[in-house]
Amino acid sequence: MSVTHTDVPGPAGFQITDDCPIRDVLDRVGDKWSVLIVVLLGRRTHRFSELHRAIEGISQRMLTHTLRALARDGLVSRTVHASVPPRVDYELTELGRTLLGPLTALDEWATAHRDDIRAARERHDREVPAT
Amino acid sequence: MSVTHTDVPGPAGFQITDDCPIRDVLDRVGDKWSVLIVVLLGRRTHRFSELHRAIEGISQRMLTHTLRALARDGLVSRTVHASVPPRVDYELTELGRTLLGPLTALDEWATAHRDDIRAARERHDREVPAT
DNA sequence: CAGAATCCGTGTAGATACTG
DNA sequence: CAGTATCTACACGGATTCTG
Repeated sequence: MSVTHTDVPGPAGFQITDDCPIRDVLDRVGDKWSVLIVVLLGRRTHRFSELHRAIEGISQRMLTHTLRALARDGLVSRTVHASVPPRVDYELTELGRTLLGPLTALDEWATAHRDDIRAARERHDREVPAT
Repeated sequence: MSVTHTDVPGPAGFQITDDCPIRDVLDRVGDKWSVLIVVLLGRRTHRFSELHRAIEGISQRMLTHTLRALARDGLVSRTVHASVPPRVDYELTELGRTLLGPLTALDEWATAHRDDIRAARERHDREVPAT
């Protein structure tokens, strides 16, 4: 387990600090839209309007914001074509592509266990109807 | 790629829907504290106060809330010992333990690439100082 | 000890309108 | 087409106080 921790005296023996790597990555792609964009761009390059159409429910504002954040972190590259009408292509960088593996693992877990979670939730809600 | 999508006519060829599995799991553990708790419980069973001490910065309220949510989804089990003073143990369920794999993969990616991201971010901010 | 209840600030994100 | 600007809301989460 490589989660950042510091050995300290006491019964627990260690403590998780604020800047642990896994929280880092979740702060980055744990938001509502980032992973969807990364997964889409993992298939092929998309232009702005294509992403907008492909991702159901995203607003123009959030698409712009999320793409900017991903570009800032070096996961996505943004290419402006000087044409009329304008055209901007987004694609995964080398770094962005390396993220596909871990995301796929998480995706497969989610697909495999979503029914288990649903079942657990229903069972729980049956036992504790309303606090 | 197993992300949920529906084939539709049009240039994109498909569309990501709201209830795709990977968004499901991120809605669950993508919050500020869930993964930290899962990782800690992956090491061993903890009681409430141990978690509170081990996770720097978490409030009692959020620890309770997050544990309840994890228990509801069947990832964590909650065992109340009828003693004075009261004692409650939390541990990963079978289902919860299966999540450790994907989380570790993400953690390793984060550890391996956090410097790349930092570098990309600094480069970007140097090129675009303040919009 | 392990919480429940309350109050409240803030960031995330949606809707809408406008622009190069 | 690919954005920006503004305005707003609601949920997330922190601080504090109280209890079985």
